[in-house]
Amino acid sequence: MAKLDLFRFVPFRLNRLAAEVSAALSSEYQERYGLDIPEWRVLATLGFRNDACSAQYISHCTRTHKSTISRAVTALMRRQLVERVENADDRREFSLRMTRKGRALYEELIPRLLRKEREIMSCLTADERASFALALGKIEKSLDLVLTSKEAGKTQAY
Amino acid sequence: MAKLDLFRFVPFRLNRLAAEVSAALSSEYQERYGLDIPEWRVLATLGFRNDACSAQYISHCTRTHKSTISRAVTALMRRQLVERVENADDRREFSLRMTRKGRALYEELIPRLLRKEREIMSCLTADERASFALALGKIEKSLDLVLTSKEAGKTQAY
DNA sequence: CTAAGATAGTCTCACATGCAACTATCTTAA
DNA sequence: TTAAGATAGTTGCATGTGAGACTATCTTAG
Repeated sequence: MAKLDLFRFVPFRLNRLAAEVSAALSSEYQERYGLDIPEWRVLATLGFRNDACSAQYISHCTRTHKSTISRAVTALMRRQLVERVENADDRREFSLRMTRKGRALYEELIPRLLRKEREIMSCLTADERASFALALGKIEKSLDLVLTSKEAGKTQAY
Repeated sequence: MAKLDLFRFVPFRLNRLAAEVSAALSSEYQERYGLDIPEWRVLATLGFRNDACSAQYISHCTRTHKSTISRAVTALMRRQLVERVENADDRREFSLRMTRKGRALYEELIPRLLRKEREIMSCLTADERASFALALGKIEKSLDLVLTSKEAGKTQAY
């Protein structure tokens, strides 16, 4: 008789854990700064690359649907956290960058989020954290969630 | 200047990974059997406990909102995969159990899902899988995602 | 016994998000 | 040069889901 213990079933555990961790973080970006996850992903991408980049690029490397990114960008522009300029080379796309105000919010938010992450991971030893990160990386890779160097090269051209 | 690499940020990675793993599994329960995630969770809970149990119990131990479970149960009853009887002791609640048809579907589905899980985790060595599971457990515990023995005891009374 | 509060389950509402159609633009091949 | 196809981004639509009100029932305190 086949049986499956939901609590030992990795897909279920990942789902639940991801939801819970998101909820724990949302107090930071949601309640405090009025950002939702897609908006936060846009800022995070723009902040990490100092360079401007296209919505397409953000959509691609965060694996978030382009319509979702589009709406997030609209909201961020309305709040003047992000601005965009038409790309002269290709007038279909826009170069996105944070405004001074957006950058200020970003600088304030990042340490809070990193602290939260540290809190959540503090139940693991340094070794355990390292193995955990390694395992995540391997699974991501096997699921093709990692940008290949070719893609990274291509996207750097944006 | 604060900076955060999204690709090293565990909350982001968990979100993305959970979404991807869910998508990989959905080909099994969704396309093949027309089940969505909440429906699958109901079946999984009923199947693991041989006993009947209440919707409340399923909601609680899968951490899924009761309205979501309610809808899932309605759908499963319509397909005659699950049946329920009013609980004589407490007429607010119902005892849920799988029908013969539901059990048959369950028996067919489980091995497929377990195989998928093995596939996904096959990129890790046995040791890595064990550490990964251990780490998940610790994080779950620190986030209070584990049923306490008291809760387990209480819920076993259902 | 009764009233107040707790609980199980359903239902309505609001909202987030994926899909797919659409516009505008770019690219490529004839 | 032009037509066909690809691509960037936006928008309307459908759907899934959480919040919270609501009904019915149970529990507990007075």
